[in-house]
Amino acid sequence: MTETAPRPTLEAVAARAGVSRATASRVVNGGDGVREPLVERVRQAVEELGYVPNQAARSLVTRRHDAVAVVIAEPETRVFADPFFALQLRGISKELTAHDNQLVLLLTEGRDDHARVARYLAGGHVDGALVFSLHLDDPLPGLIRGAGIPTVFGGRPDWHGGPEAAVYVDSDNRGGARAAVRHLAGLGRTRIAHITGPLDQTSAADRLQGFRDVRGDADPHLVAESDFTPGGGERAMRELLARRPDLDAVFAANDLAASGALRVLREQGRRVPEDVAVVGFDDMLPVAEGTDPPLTTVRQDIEEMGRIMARLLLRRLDPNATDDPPAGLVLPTTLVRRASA
Amino acid sequence: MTETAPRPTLEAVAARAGVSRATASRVVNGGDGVREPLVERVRQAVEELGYVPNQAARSLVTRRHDAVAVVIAEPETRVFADPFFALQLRGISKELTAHDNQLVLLLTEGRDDHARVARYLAGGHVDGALVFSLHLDDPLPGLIRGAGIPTVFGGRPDWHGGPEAAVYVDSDNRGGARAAVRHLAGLGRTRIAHITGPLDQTSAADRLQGFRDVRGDADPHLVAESDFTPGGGERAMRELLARRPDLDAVFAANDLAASGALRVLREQGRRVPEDVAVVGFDDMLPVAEGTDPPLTTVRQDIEEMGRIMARLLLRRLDPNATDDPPAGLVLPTTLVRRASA
DNA sequence: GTGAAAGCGCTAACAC
DNA sequence: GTGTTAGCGCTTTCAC
Repeated sequence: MTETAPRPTLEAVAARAGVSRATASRVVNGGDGVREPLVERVRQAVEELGYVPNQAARSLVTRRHDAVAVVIAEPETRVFADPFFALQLRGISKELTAHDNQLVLLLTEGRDDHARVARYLAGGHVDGALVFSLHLDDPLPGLIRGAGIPTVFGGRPDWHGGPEAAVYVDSDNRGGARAAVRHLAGLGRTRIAHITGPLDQTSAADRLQGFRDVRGDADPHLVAESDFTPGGGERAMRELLARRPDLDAVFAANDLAASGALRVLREQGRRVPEDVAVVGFDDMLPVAEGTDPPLTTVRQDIEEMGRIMARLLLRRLDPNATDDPPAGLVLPTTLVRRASA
Repeated sequence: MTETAPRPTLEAVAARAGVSRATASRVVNGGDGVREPLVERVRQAVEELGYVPNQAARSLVTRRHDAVAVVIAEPETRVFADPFFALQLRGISKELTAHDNQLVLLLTEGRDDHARVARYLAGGHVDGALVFSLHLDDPLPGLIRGAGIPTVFGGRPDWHGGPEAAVYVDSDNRGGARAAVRHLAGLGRTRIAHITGPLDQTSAADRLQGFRDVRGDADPHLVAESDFTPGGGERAMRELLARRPDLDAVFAANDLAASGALRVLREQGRRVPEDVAVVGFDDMLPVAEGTDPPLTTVRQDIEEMGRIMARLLLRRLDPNATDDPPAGLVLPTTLVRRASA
């Protein structure tokens, strides 16, 4: 193993600068209330010694960690099928880094991990948590609330327990879906079908709700349940075509499913958008741009969502924050027009 | 803010169990050399109090953190274009979790972040690092070695500095490429083209090398440089078709580029695989399965690669590891046959 | 086998 | 302003 060169302590810095440990500490932590010449001397000592504060020692007394956990539940599902997750993390990371916080990643793989995560969060290793819980009946959110640690959820969690205030950030799935369907209707389409996502996820449920907001009177045969995958999109499309050969538009709950639908439409000789107009959701590049024809879709800014989650958490963590942060935040979506509708 | 309920300390546990702090500590850390009845009493006290060790206090004395940093350089590039990254992380996470280590994620966004990461790693916050450095001239690997912290690289790093032993895990890019090209040749194809990835990444460079191993004598016009994206694959394909309209096979450096190539071939009325056979690389689902026709491709087990990286690092970190861990590990790839070749 | 005691490196009162 | 001092909660010799 690497020879552990004994790292310099604050003591050493203080000695070299000819000041007390307390003064050295003050300088290291911003230097307020220390006279300029001393500040300079300490800075120099830090420089020369290559001093880096021992975070463990610091945390021990401050009880802060400047670290935030990011909990991603059940990554075997959609999270890994698309860059969603990566973009989200990137936004989070940027924001945390800007505020000198570390990102501790906790991936869970089913129930066994729940206890582990709960213990970790309750264990006071991090100051707060960012949690992605995608499923309606996920016990994780409840466990985490039990851990009593400031938390912001990604995506609207489903509270069986009633309307307790959960802080979360979500895309306007419902509104986006409405915009998609209205766009299709505006094109003069009258037999608009919907390929849903897995309905145990709030995002998919909300998109279906948005579809119903506009087409509440639609023939139930125009809705096919699916799973956010290309294969699932294919199956759903075949099903819809069998049930309603006269359909003239499809709103798929995400781009991946839309790409599957597109393939089936082409295979069955339907022209897109002439015979059947198609709209997706996510604007997940490169899928949306890569389909044939390129996909009209509902765009959500995933990276921004991550950034906002982090910002929200950091604000709740800040002891001298003045204003009450919002409890829930729903980010707008926008319709991106390409060739498919 | 959450009301910080004062967490029980070891002291409290010891008191409740009627033992000394030292004994309580022994039990909490495995309980070797403590008599059974005492062990039991301490365990019970821990249970009743809901005691969780304070990691900061522990690190302060042990100088271990049970935490590993994962550094991903420049995620704006390909890393975010595909689930590569997510799968890798999943493998790493599983392995670290199994050994009670935390995963601290460090995403870097260009040179500015390098110093930050180097400082962090040198700062003794983590026991080791897993580093993904994709670019040939990336200064990060050098900086990290300077930090003097045990490190395992993901993907073969490029050492300007000569053959110092860098520990890394990589896929057999070169061998995989050879297999792909040989497969094409075995199909009787004689005018095999190659769409490269960005050649400043070792993976892309190695795949090109593999292509050349088999077709060293190929017309240079049969190689088009590209960038691992569908759009790039399209451009490269057009270029190749313009230069060598008689080509009868294409080996694309990844599945995304292959999907772009496929689109252009279809658009230009070439049948796949009859007129032009196509092979990709990665076996990145759902891309590879989702193309039309589904892609024959070279599979690499990304998640396993992550897991092995973590395992290797953990072994280097283990003070009572007996055997010398290997310095470099190249994981095999396998050809997956689908319809495109 | 168990306990007493000495710190790990740092911050935050509190004096001066 | 600056220094002195008392811990933060834990592990680990070292006696017993």
